[in-house]
Amino acid sequence: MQELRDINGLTEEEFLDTYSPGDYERPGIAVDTVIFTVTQTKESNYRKLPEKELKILLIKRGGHPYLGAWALPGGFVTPDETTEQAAIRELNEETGVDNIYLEQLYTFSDPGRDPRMWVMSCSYLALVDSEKITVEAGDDARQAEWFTVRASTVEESINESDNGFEKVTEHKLELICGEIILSGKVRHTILRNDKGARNTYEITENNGIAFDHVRIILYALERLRGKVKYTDIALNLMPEYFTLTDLQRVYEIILGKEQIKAAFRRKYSVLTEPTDKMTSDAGHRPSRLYRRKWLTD
Amino acid sequence: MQELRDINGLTEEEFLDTYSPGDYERPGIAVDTVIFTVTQTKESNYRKLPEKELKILLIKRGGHPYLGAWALPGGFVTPDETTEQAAIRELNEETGVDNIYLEQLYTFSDPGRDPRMWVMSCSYLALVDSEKITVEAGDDARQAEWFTVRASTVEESINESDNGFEKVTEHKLELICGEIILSGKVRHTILRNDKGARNTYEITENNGIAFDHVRIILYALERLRGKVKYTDIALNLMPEYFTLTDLQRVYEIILGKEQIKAAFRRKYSVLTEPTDKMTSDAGHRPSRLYRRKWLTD
DNA sequence: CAAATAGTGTCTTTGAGACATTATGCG
DNA sequence: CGCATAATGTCTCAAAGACACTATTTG
Repeated sequence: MQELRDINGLTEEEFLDTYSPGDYERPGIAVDTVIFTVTQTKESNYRKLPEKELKILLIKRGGHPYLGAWALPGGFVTPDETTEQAAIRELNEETGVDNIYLEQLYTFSDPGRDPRMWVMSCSYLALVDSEKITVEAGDDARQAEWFTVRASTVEESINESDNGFEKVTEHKLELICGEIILSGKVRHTILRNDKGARNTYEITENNGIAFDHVRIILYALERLRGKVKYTDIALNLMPEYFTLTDLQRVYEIILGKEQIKAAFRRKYSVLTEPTDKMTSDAGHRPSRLYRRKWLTD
Repeated sequence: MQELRDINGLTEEEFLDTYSPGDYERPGIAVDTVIFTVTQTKESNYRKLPEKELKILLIKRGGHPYLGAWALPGGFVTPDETTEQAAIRELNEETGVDNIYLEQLYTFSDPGRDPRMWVMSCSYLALVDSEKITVEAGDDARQAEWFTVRASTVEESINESDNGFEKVTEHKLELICGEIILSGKVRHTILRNDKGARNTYEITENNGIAFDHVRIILYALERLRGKVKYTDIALNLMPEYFTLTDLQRVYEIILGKEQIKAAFRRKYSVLTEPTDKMTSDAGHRPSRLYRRKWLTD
C-alpha cells in the first residue's frame, strides 16, 4: 500500500478505519426484470403450424402501493450482492426459473417513481425457453401470470428547426392474459440539437400496470428488437431442438414483421447446427430439427 | 383513485400517509461520467494534416480513498434529481461544460467497489466537441486533465465444450497526459452455455486509476466503438464546421482502424450537409467544410 | 514542379429481397 | 390426390471493399 497521507495526515488504512458514512439520504435500489418467453398456441387445423406468442411474466401486487395492479418480478438489492445477482435471486424465488439469459437494461431514477420513497430501479432483460418454465403461478399467495405482449407505435410528430429537431412518438402496450387486459402508453420525446441530446419519457396512460413498469417493459422490448437482428440473443428463447421455421416465427413475433424464408435461413442458420432428428406426425413434410450453435465471437 | 383496501383495511392514500421506510441498508448512488473528446496535435510538416487523439477527462483525487489517483468526474445523486440530471450537474460543476451529448452506460454494483461503504455507480458516456472545452483545469483546487486513450486487447483464450464455451479476453488501457501515464488491465470472461450467459470482469492490473474506473472507461470505449458504426453519435465530437477527412479521422481514432476514403464518404456523408465554406492556407488543395445534418430517424 | 490532400469513378464482392420451383408426409 | 409445410435455386438490387485516377493548393 501507499504511504500517502491526506490533508489530515492519515494514511488510507487509517482513513478507512475511522471512516463513517455521512447521513445524507440514500435511495432504495430495486431490481425489476422483464422476462420474455415465446409460447405456442394450439392450432385447430391439424395441418397448420401452431402460432407463437411473445409473453412476459407479471406478478399481482398484494399490498399498497398499486394494490391489485400487476408488476414486474423483482425486489431490493442487499449489500452483499450485485444487482445481477439480486435479479437472479428474485427471479428464482418468484418463478423457480434458474439458469437463464440475463442482461442489464437501464437504471430508472425519476424521483417520485415510487410513491412511498426514493427508489431507483435497475432493470434487467431476461429470456427463457418456454419449455423450461414450470412456474408455479403464485407460490407464496402471490399471483404470477404470463401476459401476451402487443406493442405498437400510435402517433408521431416531427418538429424540425434549423439547428436540430424534436420528435414525439407515442408507444402503446397491451398485455393480455385470458380475461385480464392491461394497457399503457408512453410518450417519447427526442430532442436533438446543438445543445445536446435529451430523451424524455412520459407515461400518458396506464391501466393496471404498477409503478413505471410500462416504460420498463417497452424499453425491454425495444432492446430485444434491436439486438435480435445482430446477435444470437433470440436463441435463448428456443428449446434444445427446434426447426428453422420455429426460429423464424420467433423472429417474426419479436420484430412484428414477416421474414422471407430463403433470406432468413441464409442469415440465421449459421447460429444453428443440424441434428439428425426430424419432426413427425404433422400433416405435411417433416422438418429437420436444429440445435443452437455456440458462436465464440 | 381506487377504493381498494389492503390487508390492514387501508386505502392507498391512508397507506402512504402512514408509510415509513424500513431501516434496511441502502447504497449511496454515484454517477461517474466518461467524457470523450477528440483533439488535434500540432503537425511539424506544414503540408500534413494534424493528427487526432481521443481523450477523456480525469480528476486527481485529493482525499482518501485512492488519494493521488485519477478518477472519473462524478458525484452523488440527490433525491430530487434523476441520475442523468446528476451527471449533467456534476459535469458542469467540475468542467464548466454544458449542453453535451449524454447517455447512460451501465450501473456497476460490485460490493466492495468502494472501500468506504456500499456505493453503486450509475455511469454515463458523454461526448463533447474539443472546441467547446475551455475547462479550467482545477477549479476548486482539484486538478482536472485530459488523458489520451490507448486501448488494446492483450490476450485471448477460448475453451469450447459441448454445450457452450468460455472465452477470456484481457483488455489493456493506457491513459497518457504529458508525463503522467496511467494504465490498467481488465480480464473479461464470457461464459455461454445452456445454463445461461454470464460475463465477469476482473481488474487484474491498475496503476493510478481510482476505484473500478478502468473497467468503466473500457466499457464506455466499447459502447462508443459499437455505436459509431450505426448511429450518428460521432458527430457530437465534431465542431460546427469540419471536413469529411476530419470526420474520417475521428472514426479511425475511435475504431482504431483505417477507413477507405471512398467507402467512408459514401456511408457517412449522409450525416452531413455541405456548406459553401472551404479550408485555406494548407499546403494542399482546399477542402469543403460540412455541417452536421439532423436525421430524424 | 513536388508534396500532400481533395474528391470521384468503377470494378468486385457480399448479402439481402423477392419469387419460383421441387420435395414430402398425412388424411 | 391435395393440403400445408420443407428446402433450395436464382435473379436482382444495394451497399461495402479495394484501388485507381484526376484536381488543387502552397513553397
